[in-house]
Amino acid sequence: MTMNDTASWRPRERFVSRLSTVGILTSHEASVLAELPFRVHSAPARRDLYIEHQRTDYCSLVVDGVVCRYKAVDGVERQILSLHLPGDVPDLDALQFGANDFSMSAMTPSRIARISHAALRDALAEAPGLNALFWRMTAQDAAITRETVASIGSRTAYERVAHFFCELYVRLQALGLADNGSMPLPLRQTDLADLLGLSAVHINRTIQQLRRDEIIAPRGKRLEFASWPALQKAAGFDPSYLALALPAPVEGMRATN
Amino acid sequence: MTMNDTASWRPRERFVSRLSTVGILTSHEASVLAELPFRVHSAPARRDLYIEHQRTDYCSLVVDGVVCRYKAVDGVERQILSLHLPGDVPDLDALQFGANDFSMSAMTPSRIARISHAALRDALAEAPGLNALFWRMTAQDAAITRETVASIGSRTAYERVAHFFCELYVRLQALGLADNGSMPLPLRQTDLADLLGLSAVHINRTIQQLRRDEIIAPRGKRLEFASWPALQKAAGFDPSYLALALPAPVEGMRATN
DNA sequence: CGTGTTATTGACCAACATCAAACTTAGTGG
DNA sequence: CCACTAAGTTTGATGTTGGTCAATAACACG
Repeated sequence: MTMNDTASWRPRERFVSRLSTVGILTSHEASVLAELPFRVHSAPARRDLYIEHQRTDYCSLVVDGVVCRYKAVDGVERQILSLHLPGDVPDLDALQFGANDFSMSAMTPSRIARISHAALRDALAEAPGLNALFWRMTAQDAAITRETVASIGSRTAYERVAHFFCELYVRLQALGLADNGSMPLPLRQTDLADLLGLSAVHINRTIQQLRRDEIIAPRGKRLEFASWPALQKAAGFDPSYLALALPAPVEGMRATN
Repeated sequence: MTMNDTASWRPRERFVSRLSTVGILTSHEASVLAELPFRVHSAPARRDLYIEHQRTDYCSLVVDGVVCRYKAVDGVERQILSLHLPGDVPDLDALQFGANDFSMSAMTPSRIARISHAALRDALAEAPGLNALFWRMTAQDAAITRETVASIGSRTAYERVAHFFCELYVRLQALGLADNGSMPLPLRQTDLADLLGLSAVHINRTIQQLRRDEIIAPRGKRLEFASWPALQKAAGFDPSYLALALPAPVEGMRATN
């Protein structure tokens, strides 16, 4: 189950519509973005897209599928840092640094649009207001990462799994990729383990517990919510960090248009 | 032990010199920054500086001391997300959102310079290149947070403590606040526990183990490194994520000046 | 000195990891 | 459409890391 159940999106549409959720675009900015040249790459599940610290000269826009950032700790274990859904640009900051502090891999069959740094710099020169937009994007990303620290650092396995499901659901729903009361869950239990800092066995047992408690109902590669309120409660989930709910840009903020 | 052992710094100096480590400042940008109005506040150890989700209209520049970001998980536990040293602006992103997804507290007696969002927006309007600088700043911050996820998610207590000491040492040294082979450690074991997602008791035992292994030598509120190489090895520490070592800005990047 | 805070220690316990085997599912080719 | 295979999930048994509780010791500060 890839996530392109919906009509197949075009890269430009994904990018512009995602950026619109990050901040208000002037029509000039929108058109500059829409002019960006890119090359679409397809990757099967589990294909590495980038290895940490390598020099790079493009940014990666997730068009379809799910991509993760991860770090290999002491060579054996891998810790997944974040999941990226269509419209995300996990390596946006490489535009600033020319490299990333993490590796990237496709979790599901995915399509990635690569946009050269050169083109992005031209776009920033033509529409300087985009700097603030990109900044906002990495700021939102950082907020999610902070919640991950809180989750891994101080929630039990049960809460952590519940919290992850809540977050994924809200993010998928914002993209129109989740139904009311269910969502695709195209991850192996091993992936959840790497993501949440637990063992695969314990993930398995925890999911079963959540099922027994009639909170979730896994159906193959989909997850149904037997009780969304109970899930939120078990997770201690407060969606405000997702910034979807954060206040709109303040008047006068985008001063550089 | 506050950290102003060195000559007492002025806010402007701290800010401009810190931003200089983030990217190259044009003289115009430097002077715009130097014009920023601020108000210095002093806070004793453990004073809350901000509570998550509150609306705010200023950013906080740490001038002296150590400040943390934290989240209260389910009301009882607190997870410290990051530590901020002089020159940092932990709530820089509030300029974009008008609020933060975390609380902030002084870990040690600290001085904080508050700069109004209005003034910062004026500065950005006058020197639009600062947008990219600020973006870089939150990007560096995010890189540290990602390493925290990796650390808490997949390192043992022993490795985690060792890793934290490595990171703090490198950051302090970059600010000239650490000697060769030792550094101030103005945190209680309870704080380390909140920071690393462990219990205070276990922090205590882990530190003793590191001492027995002749890797560190705590001397009151200072920490000596009996063997810095052994510490790095125990931690699996690779400083590249600290971005101090990351490539300098690429030619042509700061196109919007 | 006393008094409150922080560090240390010991005894015990729970959550989660590890290992290994059995079972299920999804592909694949005949 | 069925058999075969590889990948993923589930289960049980057992081990370890780190948590909890509670008491004591060491400091720090007025």
